[in-house]
Amino acid sequence: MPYGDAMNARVRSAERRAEIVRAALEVIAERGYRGASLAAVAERVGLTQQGLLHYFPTKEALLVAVLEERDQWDAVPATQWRVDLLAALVEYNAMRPGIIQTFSALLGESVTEGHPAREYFTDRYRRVRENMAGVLRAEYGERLPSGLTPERAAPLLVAVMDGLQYQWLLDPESVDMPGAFRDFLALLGERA
Amino acid sequence: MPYGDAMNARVRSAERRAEIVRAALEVIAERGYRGASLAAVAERVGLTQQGLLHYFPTKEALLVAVLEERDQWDAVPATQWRVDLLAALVEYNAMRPGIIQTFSALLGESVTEGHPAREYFTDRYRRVRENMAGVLRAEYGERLPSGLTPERAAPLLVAVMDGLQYQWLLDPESVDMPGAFRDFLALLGERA
DNA sequence: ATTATCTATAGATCTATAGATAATGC
DNA sequence: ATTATCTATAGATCTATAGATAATGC
Repeated sequence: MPYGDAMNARVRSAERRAEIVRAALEVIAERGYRGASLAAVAERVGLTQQGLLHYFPTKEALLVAVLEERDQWDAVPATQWRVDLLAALVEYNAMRPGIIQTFSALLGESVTEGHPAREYFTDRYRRVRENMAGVLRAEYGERLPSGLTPERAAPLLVAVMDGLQYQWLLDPESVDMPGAFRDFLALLGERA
Repeated sequence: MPYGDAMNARVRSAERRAEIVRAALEVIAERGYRGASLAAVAERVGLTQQGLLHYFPTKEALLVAVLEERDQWDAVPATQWRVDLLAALVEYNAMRPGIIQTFSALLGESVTEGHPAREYFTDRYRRVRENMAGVLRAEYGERLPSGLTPERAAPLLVAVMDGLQYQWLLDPESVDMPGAFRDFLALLGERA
């Protein structure tokens, strides 16, 4: 009994699903969603492609699970974010190129027509901009030192994070992602 | 004679190729490179898939032509760029969502392993960062008002342009791309 | 001769369905 | 009974090659 008595079928099934989602994250990082085959994901967890479909009935269902996984990492309540934690987050991200690559690839694909992650990203970015505006408001009030409102600074903050990720993924030697991000935060904090 | 006397075979062939590249740009915008089929591109120019392969012997050759096309737009010599022209460029981009979508989709895909555009984008971004550092140096000298060197501000400038494009493509109603970019330029120009 | 285009097709995938078999858990 | 997994396979693609035919240009 490889799993021990305490682990019932429900838990084991959930673990299997989690294992599949992890494999999907990897394969998507390597090939994107369109390029990721169910067979490649299945192989990574020692299943046939058809065996995988027992857990996720369609490829899109697997993508949905991947996106839900992403949402769980943001589980820190938006109100608890602070500007200095953002710098730490970017530093942390720089140690996890795989995950960053997965979602950078998905974001890129998502702008194409009818992509199954398009709505997810549209909603997510809207939410993230709002959260970032909240973070900036908590730090600076209604005006940043530069004179920008939190609502106008938020899309810039998000853009810098994403844009730096692409540059860094393509050329990690040339791009100091955390350093550049700290530069940007300093810029936001400086008075006009 | 639908082309007139003056147009010889060489020119006609070059026009056909240009037509195919334009169609490829469109299809890539809609489905990404991996999702773009030669048949879909061919159909758009009234050819069979095999007819298209007469002009571009492989799918990758067509992608190379697409990327070369991109390079031609940057034909403005780097030394002639100025910061205020960047704002105008972003404004212009906001009127051409198709092209922006093509290259945002390609950039996203390019971070995946062995993608045929990966090297292109790595090289391109390195070059663009250098050019942008030059533009900033021409404008501000060795230090921007904030105290940043041109080399450290350049990746931020590039990141903002790219990152705003994704947000804007996903949700053009919510994101004022040119306005946000001008905000960023103002930030760069402000003293610490 | 060369160029442009087509039909036919090989060979590789890919997702998803159908249905069998083995293992697990009330 | 239900869950996990497999084999078999349908049906759609997709890229690329082979080779024919028609049109164009020295």
